[in-house]
Amino acid sequence: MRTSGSQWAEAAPLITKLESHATLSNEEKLRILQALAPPRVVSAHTEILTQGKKSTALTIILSGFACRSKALPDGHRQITAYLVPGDICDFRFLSGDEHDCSVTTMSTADIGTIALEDFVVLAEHYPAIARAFLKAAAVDEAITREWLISLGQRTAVQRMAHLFCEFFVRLSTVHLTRGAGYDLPLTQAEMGAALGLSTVHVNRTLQELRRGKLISLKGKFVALEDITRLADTAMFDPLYLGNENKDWSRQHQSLH
Amino acid sequence: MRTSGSQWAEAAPLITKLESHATLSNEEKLRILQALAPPRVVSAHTEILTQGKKSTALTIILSGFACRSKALPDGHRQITAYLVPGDICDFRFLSGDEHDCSVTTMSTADIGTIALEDFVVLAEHYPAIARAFLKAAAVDEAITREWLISLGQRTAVQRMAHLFCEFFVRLSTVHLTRGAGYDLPLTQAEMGAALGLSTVHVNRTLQELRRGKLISLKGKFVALEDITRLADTAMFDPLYLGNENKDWSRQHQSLH
DNA sequence: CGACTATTTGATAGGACTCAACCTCCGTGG
DNA sequence: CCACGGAGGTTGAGTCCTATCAAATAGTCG
Repeated sequence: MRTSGSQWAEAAPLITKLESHATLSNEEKLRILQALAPPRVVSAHTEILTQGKKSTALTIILSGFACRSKALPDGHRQITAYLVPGDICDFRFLSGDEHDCSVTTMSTADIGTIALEDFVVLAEHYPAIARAFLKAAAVDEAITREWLISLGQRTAVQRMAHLFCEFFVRLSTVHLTRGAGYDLPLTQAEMGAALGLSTVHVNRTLQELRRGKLISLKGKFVALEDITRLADTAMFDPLYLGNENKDWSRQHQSLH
Repeated sequence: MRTSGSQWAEAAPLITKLESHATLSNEEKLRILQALAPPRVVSAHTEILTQGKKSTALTIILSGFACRSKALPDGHRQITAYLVPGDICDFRFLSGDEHDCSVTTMSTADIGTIALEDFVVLAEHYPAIARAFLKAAAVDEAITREWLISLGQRTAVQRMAHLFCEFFVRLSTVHLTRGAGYDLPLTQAEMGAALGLSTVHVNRTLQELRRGKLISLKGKFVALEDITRLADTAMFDPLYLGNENKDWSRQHQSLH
């Protein structure tokens, strides 16, 4: 049907991410790959999980970007999480509940799935795998809490700066950064829906960050021009991402 | 040391809450109670879990109110969750990570604990118990997401109204409502720290809700004067709390 | 090139914050 | 018994941040 080689390539972000949470043996990695159903490619703006429905499988973003969001009766919507390659769409499969949010792609994406029963077997036989997924869930929750802090306590500039720092750390664990920057296929409206800002104000906030020489934009590429100062204005502390490395901001400081 | 009778009484909210998530046999309930270490009483404003530390046990609020919060370098703090009787303080014990938030009591409280190893045994032997805790964790997460929506998309009045609706549903599952109201031992400053509002504005928002005859306050007792209209202005939908009952707002409508 | 989507700019209004003062309630202690 | 102090609640005035509305300017893709 398909070579295991090509599947390796597609599933790399998942494995990389899980390995950042727990050490996995070759056998464990292989088992995960075997449990993974053939990925499907979906285009941007596709709903891959629907609010109110249950999942019989665990859904994983293998490439591309997606978001969890919830629409309100007044027409507004709030994005409650961004999903990057390696991320699990919803941990609700564990409790068998309906999703309380929808998950939608924001770019072309490869979507992988692991059937629930396969996952249960996997988690029972390989504690390290279970641990890795549990940690992923814990980080997922911590991110949500940190967003809550952003919306509750940070100004527009701080929120935006914080988001850029967060993306930097998250994308760097799956090797999706280039130097001190990364490709971010989000529209300003999509950022606004996550940061609780109007599109207009997102635009002005971005300008302010550029004026302050904290970031620069070339198309979809975001370059963090001064990570230290960016993290400082955002009150960003990577600890909540499960990042052990205190020197995160120095990693790419020399590259420009 | 102590009679099992008195322990029953203290642990009632926990059992009641878990039973709202899954059906538990008498044996299962008994096992939970046996696993529960003798509760300790703490006074208000006591830190019962500390940011950056790990837990070796699962901590449960048996009576009183508490909150998860995180302080920022600039002095502000954000409350990321309110904990009411029956609530588990932190689900991070599952992954063995350090807490990313602190948990502090807001009133005198009874705190129960279950040692991690006891819990693991319990969850392995009694799937219903595991399921109940998993659902509790899922609801906990859903609440956080709903708060995110509040901070991102709702006005001060809507946030406040939403919070009052949420408390009503949460407290009613542990039988802590009286008619269409409940005791809420929070200061306005504490509400502000959760809703992302200044204390002054909390005060004015409360006045507006009272002027609109949506709620009334007698000391610490909050009376929901018009639940339907309150839920309407808040865009409140109890589904995310795992509440199956669509008629939640009618339950106490006749009582005044 | 045209249709669409995304970004940018300008002007105005309003929600929420800050600062500052005052009031009310309670528990303490002289 | 009353004076005192502190915590919490209330009010007022002024400011700032962010939303809204509207329109113009890029980009992009068939």
